[in-house]
Amino acid sequence: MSAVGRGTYRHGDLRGTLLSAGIEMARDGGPDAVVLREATRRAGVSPNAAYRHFADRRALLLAVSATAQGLAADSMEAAIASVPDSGDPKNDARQELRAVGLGYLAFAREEPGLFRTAFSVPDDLGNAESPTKAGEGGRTPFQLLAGVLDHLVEVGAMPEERRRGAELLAWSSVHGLGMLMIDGPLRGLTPEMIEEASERLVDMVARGL
Amino acid sequence: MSAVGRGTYRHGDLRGTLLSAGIEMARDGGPDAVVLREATRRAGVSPNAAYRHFADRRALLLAVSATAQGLAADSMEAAIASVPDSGDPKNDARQELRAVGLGYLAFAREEPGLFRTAFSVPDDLGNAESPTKAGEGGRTPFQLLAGVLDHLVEVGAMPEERRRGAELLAWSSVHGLGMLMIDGPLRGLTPEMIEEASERLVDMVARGL
DNA sequence: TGTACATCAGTGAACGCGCGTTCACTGATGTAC
DNA sequence: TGTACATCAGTGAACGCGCGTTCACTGATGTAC
Repeated sequence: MSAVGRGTYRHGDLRGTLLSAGIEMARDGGPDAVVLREATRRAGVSPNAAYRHFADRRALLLAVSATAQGLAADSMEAAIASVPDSGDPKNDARQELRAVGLGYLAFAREEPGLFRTAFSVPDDLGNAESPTKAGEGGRTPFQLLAGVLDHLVEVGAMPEERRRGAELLAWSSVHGLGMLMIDGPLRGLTPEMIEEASERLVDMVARGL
Repeated sequence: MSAVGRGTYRHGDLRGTLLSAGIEMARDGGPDAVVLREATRRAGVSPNAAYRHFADRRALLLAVSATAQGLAADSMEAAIASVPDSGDPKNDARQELRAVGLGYLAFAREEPGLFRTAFSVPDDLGNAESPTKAGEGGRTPFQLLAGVLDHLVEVGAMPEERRRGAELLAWSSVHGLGMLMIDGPLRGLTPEMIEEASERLVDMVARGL
């Protein structure tokens, strides 16, 4: 039984524990609430112990952000899975696109802190397919979106010449609604209004793409 | 010459000076960079002097946010003004809608710190028409958007039954792109890519609304 | 198998920092008589 | 007009707080002989 096999030396799995603590803090208060000292406190460990596992606070935050993106992927994947098979491939593909957007927005609504931590932490699009950001299904939010767009093209529900860069357009729309309703001037919307706006927004995207 | 007439007692106009300092800090670092003590330092005044003019840090931040929204309105208004008169009212109205979106995105690109301060600070939609958020033209970003949507309906370029709540849909889309490219995973996009994405996004919205 | 040794995860203490906010105050100004 | 007075914008000092990060260290563990 090697040291690696049983997790980390001594503590068991301090890295994982700090990450979990970070997720909980992000859940409650977004990225700014991810505090390195607090994470060590929750892990029952001295503050500097964190530096064995993360170069600095930013490294912890990026790890938390990646994990949060994985959770967003789970929400999106669940929404896709719930789309009933209508027998009409074009319709199915469109419903999947809607589902991806609605899953993203559901995550924003249900886990605003994690949502902001996932998608408001500066990162590069080049890392959008990093496995650290994948959900249980093994795919990242970006990959899920790209997948349904590919599917739309495959079944002929979207002209191929519009495919390139379509991720950005679809993503922007749902992301904007998410941010405005969490953090911005749409904060005061009732759940019904949010629900309606979400539905109409994904419809608009499906039409406009 | 009354005390009010010449601004504030003694300092001249400490409130205005603190507000300006806040704007500069927001410009450089977004809402988190709006630091009450630093504002007083820049004004050459003791830290607690700020409390004569703002109840607390949050009050200062909200004032800065409102001012930043006014600057966003200026950018949008400039974009609307630059739309050439084509003689075709429907086309003009559509171009105005595009312009509102592009002006918003230009502001995000040119003043990312102010953009985040304007639109990422929790507020209520009920205050979206407060005069403190108006630009030089006297209208807030929300009012400008609502105006071009009304215009679209007037000239028959948009069915009336789609008008209600259309602000939210249009706003979400451009806001999302703005946030993703400033603060999120689209940070690394080149100016050309941003330009293209912006154009395509406002087209998508115009089509999808 | 038993023992000396190397490893390295976590410790304890301290650093410098800057923040928001409160207290009792001062003294230049405008004003009432 | 001259003087006493009230106002209140800004002062000076201090509060408690918590942060990220660095230092030299310790001691339980796995391992080599």
